[in-house]
Amino acid sequence: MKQIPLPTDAELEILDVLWERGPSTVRDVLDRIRGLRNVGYTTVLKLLQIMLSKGLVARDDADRSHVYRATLDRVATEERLLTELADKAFGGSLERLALRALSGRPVEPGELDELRRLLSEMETT
Amino acid sequence: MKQIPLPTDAELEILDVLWERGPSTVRDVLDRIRGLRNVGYTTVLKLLQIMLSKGLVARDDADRSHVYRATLDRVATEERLLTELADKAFGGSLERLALRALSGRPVEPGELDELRRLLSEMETT
DNA sequence: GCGCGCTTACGAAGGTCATCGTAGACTCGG
DNA sequence: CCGAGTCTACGATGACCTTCGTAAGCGCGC
Repeated sequence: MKQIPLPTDAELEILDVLWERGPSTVRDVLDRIRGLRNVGYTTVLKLLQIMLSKGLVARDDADRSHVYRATLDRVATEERLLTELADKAFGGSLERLALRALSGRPVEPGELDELRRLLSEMETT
Repeated sequence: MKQIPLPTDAELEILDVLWERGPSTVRDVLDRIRGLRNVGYTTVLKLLQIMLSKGLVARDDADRSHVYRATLDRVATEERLLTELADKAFGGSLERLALRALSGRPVEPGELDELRRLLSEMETT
């Protein structure tokens, strides 16, 4: 019964703000996004309204400036996006996807440690 | 000057057939895809024509049934798709993307070996 | 008390995508 | 020779996405 659709690109950009800032008004979101690219106030407003109708965000309209918050978990959404891409381009294999993401490419030392930690965890399972 | 756009979903499905089968006619591609879902002949034809105009495929029209082949490298395309997703949802970090793809999820033993091999390579660099 | 600025709601435009219908040309078997 | 089947080309459709313009309401400050 969940069936909240995956966010589109513009929706993801907004969700990112909500995940970082927490509950925000249209103005809050706009100010953040304006730091990256130019977009109109009503564009953000409209997107948030659409996202509300899709269930991607919830709204507190007690105040005149409505406050929106993400209803989706960031990590879970990232996983769904990865699963979608794995299905479309990697025969459904998240492992093959991960290997392609890492192969032939410099990796930060910290990330390397994290990978090792993950590997150890997997081995002990 | 390359600037060949990323394939869309339907285009990727077709590219997958071309990568697997090698140069193929519309009929060839259709027969493959029909194994998975129902789609009309002209749909595949139209898509291949669009892909031709985008430079995603090349065409040999010596015979009456034109033969299409992929112009993109599979691995390079996979990398571009991953980079795109990393930009949209992982702050541009392929490492964070890879970690999310692997975390909290069973991994095939073979894949585990491959990961270890990758890790060793990275350490020696 | 009134106007300016901020807000919401909504429609619409313009683009991309996937899909299919139709038309016209070719080919091959009978 | 001709008709059925196959092929290409192309237009059109409907869905979805992003963007913005416009209208209307509200409230604060002068």
